Amino acid sequence: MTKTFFEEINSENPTGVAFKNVNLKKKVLSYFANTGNATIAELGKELNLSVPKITSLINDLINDGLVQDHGKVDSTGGRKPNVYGLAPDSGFFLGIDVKTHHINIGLTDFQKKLISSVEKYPYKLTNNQESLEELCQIINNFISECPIPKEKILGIGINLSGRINYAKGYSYSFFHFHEDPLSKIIESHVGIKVFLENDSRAMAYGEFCSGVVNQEKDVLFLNLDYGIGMGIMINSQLYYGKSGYSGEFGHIPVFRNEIICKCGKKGCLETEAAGWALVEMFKERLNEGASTLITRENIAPENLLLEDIINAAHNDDVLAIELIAKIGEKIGKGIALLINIFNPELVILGGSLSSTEEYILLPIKSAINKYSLSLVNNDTQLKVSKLGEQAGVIGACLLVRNKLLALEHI
Amino acid sequence: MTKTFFEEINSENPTGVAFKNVNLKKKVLSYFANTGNATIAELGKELNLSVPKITSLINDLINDGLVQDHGKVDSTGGRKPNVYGLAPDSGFFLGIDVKTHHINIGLTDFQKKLISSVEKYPYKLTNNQESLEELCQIINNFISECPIPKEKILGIGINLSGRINYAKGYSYSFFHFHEDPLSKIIESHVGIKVFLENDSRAMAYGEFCSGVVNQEKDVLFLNLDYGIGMGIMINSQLYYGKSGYSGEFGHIPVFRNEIICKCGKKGCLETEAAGWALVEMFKERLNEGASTLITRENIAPENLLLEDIINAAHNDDVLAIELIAKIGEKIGKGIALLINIFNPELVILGGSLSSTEEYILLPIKSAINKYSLSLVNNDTQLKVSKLGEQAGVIGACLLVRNKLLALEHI
DNA sequence: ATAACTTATTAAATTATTTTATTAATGAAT
DNA sequence: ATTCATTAATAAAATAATTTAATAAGTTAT
Repeated sequence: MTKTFFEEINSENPTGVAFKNVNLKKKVLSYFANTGNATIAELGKELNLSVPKITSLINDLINDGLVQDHGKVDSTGGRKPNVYGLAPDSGFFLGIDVKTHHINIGLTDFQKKLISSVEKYPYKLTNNQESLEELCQIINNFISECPIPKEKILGIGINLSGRINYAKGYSYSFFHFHEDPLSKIIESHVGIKVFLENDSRAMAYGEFCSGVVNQEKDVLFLNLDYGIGMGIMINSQLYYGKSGYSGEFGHIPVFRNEIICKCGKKGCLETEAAGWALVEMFKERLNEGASTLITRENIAPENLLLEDIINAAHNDDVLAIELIAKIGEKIGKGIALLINIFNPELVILGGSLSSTEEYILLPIKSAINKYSLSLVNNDTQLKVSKLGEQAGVIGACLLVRNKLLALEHI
Repeated sequence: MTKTFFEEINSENPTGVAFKNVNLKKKVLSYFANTGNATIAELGKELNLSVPKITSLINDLINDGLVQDHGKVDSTGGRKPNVYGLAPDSGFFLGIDVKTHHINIGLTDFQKKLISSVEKYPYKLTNNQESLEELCQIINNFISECPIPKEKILGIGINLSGRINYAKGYSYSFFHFHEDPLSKIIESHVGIKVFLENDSRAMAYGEFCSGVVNQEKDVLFLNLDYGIGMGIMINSQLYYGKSGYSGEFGHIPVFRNEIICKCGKKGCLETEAAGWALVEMFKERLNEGASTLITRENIAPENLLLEDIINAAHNDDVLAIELIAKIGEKIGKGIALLINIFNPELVILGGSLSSTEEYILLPIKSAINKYSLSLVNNDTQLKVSKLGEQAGVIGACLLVRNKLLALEHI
């Protein structure tokens, strides 16, 4: 009896040929996952395999239900080829993006199409057991209300800020009060396999796979929110570092100030250039009696949210725009530093603050010109995230797909 | 007639099987290059190929003169296996490491063994035509005096500081006064294929392949000299960035000072934390009448070299040690920043300043603890370069070998 | 010494893959 | 409408690789 793909990738002692076939199938799936659909000829060229070989791999994958024949497609003349691609409904993935004051949830099919999603579901991320249980509750509710039967959901990806050990499923910044890894704990509450990921990294991956990235291979994604996170893509792969703590851009020491950062250190970039700092600066100005749209809306300074400031800026509030430009300049100096180190092809501005577009983009651009070597920064494009609020959810789903298909390191 | 390996890697339209065989041979060579010698069984396990297949690949490579049978070796019992490895004298590589005040030259065989070398050959790197011609002259002299016939030298690797476009052979910081790439110009003077590389990157690669690196895959190498350069190894591959300008660590903007850096910007790390800065600080102290070993040696402040200060420190000169600790603290803060961004497994201190060992290592370590997240910096080892002055030469040779065998991206 | 065991090498058989040839499908030109 | 040019898919043949088996070579234990 022949094994299915899933049996094959989990089998202990594969014989030489079987092992190679599994790898070839992974490559085929990976090509579909990254590029969408493809003809047999295209796959043959890409993977350096003959047409009959590709045909047999594809047929196996069709029998396993992972791949579908999507029918004929136009050609440059001559007989039309069949195109094949991932079978959209062979499985679904749930992505949960946990933010400071809300949660985004989304469900994608096998072809990374967002089937159903909830944006900005109210949730206050607090580091205690109740908050964790509330999170599980929200997930369970979403699953029970979603149009897809639970057993078709193959995995759940959860994004949290801070230090995450992706491989082991531990979170060190939130919910670290059990001996078991957090992923296992949520798994036992929900009944579906759970993978944790750092929020910025998941957003970077989402943006990389279906956002603003075209051919660029060395890409930095900045998550500008209350904190400043970064996802690093090198040679089209997410970069983790030794334990998955890479990209702690918000905590690089660049200022000589006395502000104690959330991380416990002084002088972190976040202390003056992130959403926290923006809110603090804004509050100070409010207390000094500055006039702004915020006062008209009767928001008490102690309840001021980053979102309020962003909304004010969208409505041309002068103070909001001024202060955003101020942190933009500091973020830009930080990006200049990254450009000197990475010589990246593309830097993406994401996170809630990136929705202010030109207000934050222009000061960043001028700071980059001021502080980085021109020969180097000429190489680097600067773009604003295309997926916006959805980047995290989509990235989470795609990472689960990769993990389950074992496509990580192709 | 069957083709040799070199004919095969350069052939235009390889048929499927031939193409795969070339790739397999590259993998075999790459394994030998990285790991040294190997038995057929080891290679089979590593590359997932059968014994007869490996045997035939090895036999082809032996026929091409690239691989040698090195005879029997001990086993855990049973018949002793033959080990195979790169044929040491099938070709030689010349590495030239151009420093500010001297040149290091070395010749390695195919097995990365240094056959002959000259350290600290006097040469003043100046950005003019005469300096370039002098460089070519020195290379030609070395070749004519070296024990290996010129035609056996398959390629030359030259390390220069500053921006290098490795792929195209352009140097932008030095000798950029012709339209043709610098590599072509030197090639025409010497008559052997020339590859340029950024000095810090070549040193990093040397250290990575035959220095202090064991299993670590994400490694940062710092070249602490007059300037501060960095070579980045990610997943055991040199990281270049879009055009090969990555690693400009010396020019990240971190200070609020008015010192104009060599690069034209203000506030670069180099302006206060590199050899240039150390020399300036030392001169200042000398002019203030400080007593130090340097004054005893009758070195005029205007002729003071970084080397003099390093020598003084080796001889326990208090001022030298004090000032080295001062820049060490600043370098350490920079490294803390890198650790937050990269979460590397290993940071290597190289370059001339690293020879001061503890004098620079201790302030760096304490700054790292002070300025980086402890969860992250716990992952990172800090080591001093093992190859020292030879890192650049060995790295240059190894990179030429990779380039010629097309092993770059295996 | 010899048996038992481990490992390498070689050879033969089997299986897999690629090549080549053939047939099918399609659009454009005659 | 039929033929031609082009490309795709399939089938058959040829080649290549792996697996299995057999043999040879070296170790260790009895």
